[in-house]
Amino acid sequence: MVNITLPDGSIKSFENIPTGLDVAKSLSESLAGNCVALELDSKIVDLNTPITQDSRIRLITTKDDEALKILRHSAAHVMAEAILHLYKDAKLTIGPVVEDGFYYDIDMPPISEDDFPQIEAEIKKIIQAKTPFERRIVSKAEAMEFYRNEPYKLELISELEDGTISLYQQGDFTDLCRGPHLPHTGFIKAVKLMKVSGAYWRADQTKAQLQRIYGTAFFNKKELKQYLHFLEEAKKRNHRKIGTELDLFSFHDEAPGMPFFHAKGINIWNALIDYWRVEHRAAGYVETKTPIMLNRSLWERSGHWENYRENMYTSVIDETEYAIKPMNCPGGMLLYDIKPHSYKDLPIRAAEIGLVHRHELSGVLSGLFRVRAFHQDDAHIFMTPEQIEDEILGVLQLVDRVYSTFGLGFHLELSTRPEKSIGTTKQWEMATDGLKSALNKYGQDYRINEGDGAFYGPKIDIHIKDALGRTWQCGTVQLDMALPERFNLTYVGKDNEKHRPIMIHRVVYGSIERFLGILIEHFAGKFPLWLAPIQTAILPINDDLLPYANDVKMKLENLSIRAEVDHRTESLNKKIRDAQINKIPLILTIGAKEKESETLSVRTLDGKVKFGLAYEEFLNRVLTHIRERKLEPLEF
RNA sequence: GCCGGCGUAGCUCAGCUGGUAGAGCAGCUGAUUCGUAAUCAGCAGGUCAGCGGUUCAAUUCCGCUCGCCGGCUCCA
Repeated sequence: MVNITLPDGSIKSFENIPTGLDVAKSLSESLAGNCVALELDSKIVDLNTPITQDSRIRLITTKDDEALKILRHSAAHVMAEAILHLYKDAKLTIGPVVEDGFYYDIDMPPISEDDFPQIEAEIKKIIQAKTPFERRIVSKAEAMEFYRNEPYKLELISELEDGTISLYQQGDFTDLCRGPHLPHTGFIKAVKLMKVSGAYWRADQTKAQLQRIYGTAFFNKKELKQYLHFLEEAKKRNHRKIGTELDLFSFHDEAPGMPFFHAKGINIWNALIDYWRVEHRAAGYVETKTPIMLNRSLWERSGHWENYRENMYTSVIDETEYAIKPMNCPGGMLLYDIKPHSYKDLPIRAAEIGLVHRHELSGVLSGLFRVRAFHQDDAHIFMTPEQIEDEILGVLQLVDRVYSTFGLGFHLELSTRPEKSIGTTKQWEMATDGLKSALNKYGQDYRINEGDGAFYGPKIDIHIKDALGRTWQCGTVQLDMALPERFNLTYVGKDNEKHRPIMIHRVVYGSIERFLGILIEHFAGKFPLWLAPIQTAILPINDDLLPYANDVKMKLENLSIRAEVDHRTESLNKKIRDAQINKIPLILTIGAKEKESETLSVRTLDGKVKFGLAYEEFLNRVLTHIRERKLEPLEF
């Protein structure tokens, strides 16, 4: 007799030892058809696992979050089987589930996406056969024998403990795997191979180059379709594409990875910086600026010469070695040290929009997201130990204000002491506790990444979530216990003794270039009025009205409203179309009526038109909307 | 840096198995002077990323270099 407790607390009894599937069937046949796995005493296992003693279980159906991972893991096995059918000499390595699907790293000759249809056809055959996944536990010796011709599997097995090794078989294919898996391959209703790339065995460049084949899978075709649609949408919003279309920035072979901003791009840039200054002034920051090139001795002192050298651009001037700064902090240390400080000076919040250069590997460059030259909206806060909590809290609140202005949600992650680190246990405790208590006071949930901190101190990373639900790490608050030490920074305390200040580095936008790229994708190029590169398009109905249109433009520009006259000899319809395509939030058409009555006709991006608007009203509303940095479109 | 893919006019893209390039949009010129998402006609625009090789002949085949894209790795 086995008693099974279900999540709702009800208990079901079975005469013989049941499997998860038996339990499901006893509840309802249709439920059984949708079950993929079983949570048995808080461990997820195969649905056909025998339940040998009284237990608490939860049936996992295709609707549960865990199910998708199981599905994709099984799909990885199916793909591997299909590939082995087609490429006899392929050697399998590992095939995990990733965020949007799965991949399998396989040692085989390079293939391209052109080979996908063939593999997908083979996958389809396997799925249609509805082959069951069967688990079997083997001894280490048996596993070694089974995989005697599979070097990668052997290496994996050698690292496993005897007694914990399981194999999963579907049809003629067997893979070393912890599981769990679907009951049978037929659950995979939609699978698609996405891309292929190279990857090294164990991510080690000295080891074999493998083919990493990415795929994704869903329980139904509709979800796959939705996912593909999401990818399409993301592609449409690609900031590189929109950046070219809207004439915001460009890249040139003469400076790979270093963006050139066009006039319209700089309009957005300046709006971002203006806003940043407003918020930082209000939060008690001062703004500073340090040089771009500093000599070697400084970088030796900061530790960058030793630890960061390969990413730094260097040059010899007057027989002295210089480096272009990859970070602003060492310069910031010098600024702190220009004079002795009292505890009464602290906290000092010194911000700097610093242009840094990092020689990133050529293969990682990617639009504005990953560049070699970028601006950090950096700040160094120097404080006493007692001030840690308040200062961190202050940064979090500032971050909150700034991100909400863009309609960006965010979540927080705390990274603690890594294995390789400097400082004493006591220092780390104090620092980490300071961050934790600030986080608790702030009140939003946060994740902890144990051991993920910098070697010089713990940190809080802020991950924003854009309109498509994608997350990006932008802001970060890092406590630094190394630099104040290396630069021997001090302040004089109440006790008239010298003390070491606590220092944090923090950024809100992170990289302004990258943040701008994220905003372009977040808004799909349709910026809120205050950010729009051109805020108003002025379209004269005919050429005779061009001088008047220019007068209107001057009037707006004098009030710092960014305006552009479409002076082309084109039809009004054409000008309107182009203004709409360029996502200009306010489109003013200028005809004889407007000129005579001194009114405006405003078309907004939703296609609505308001005629005969008084200048006063238009200007008041526009200026207010801009000043308040409203997110929603202005309507008339 | 490594693996794979790619590089044709300002942009988007044609150009079959080698016979020295074409379209749409944008630009310019002319006509049209227009009331809310593309007026018409014409013109101009390319050392086919660069260098080298094979060939009677290379945008096309091969090699190298540079750059871009997707990954690996790294990171803001």
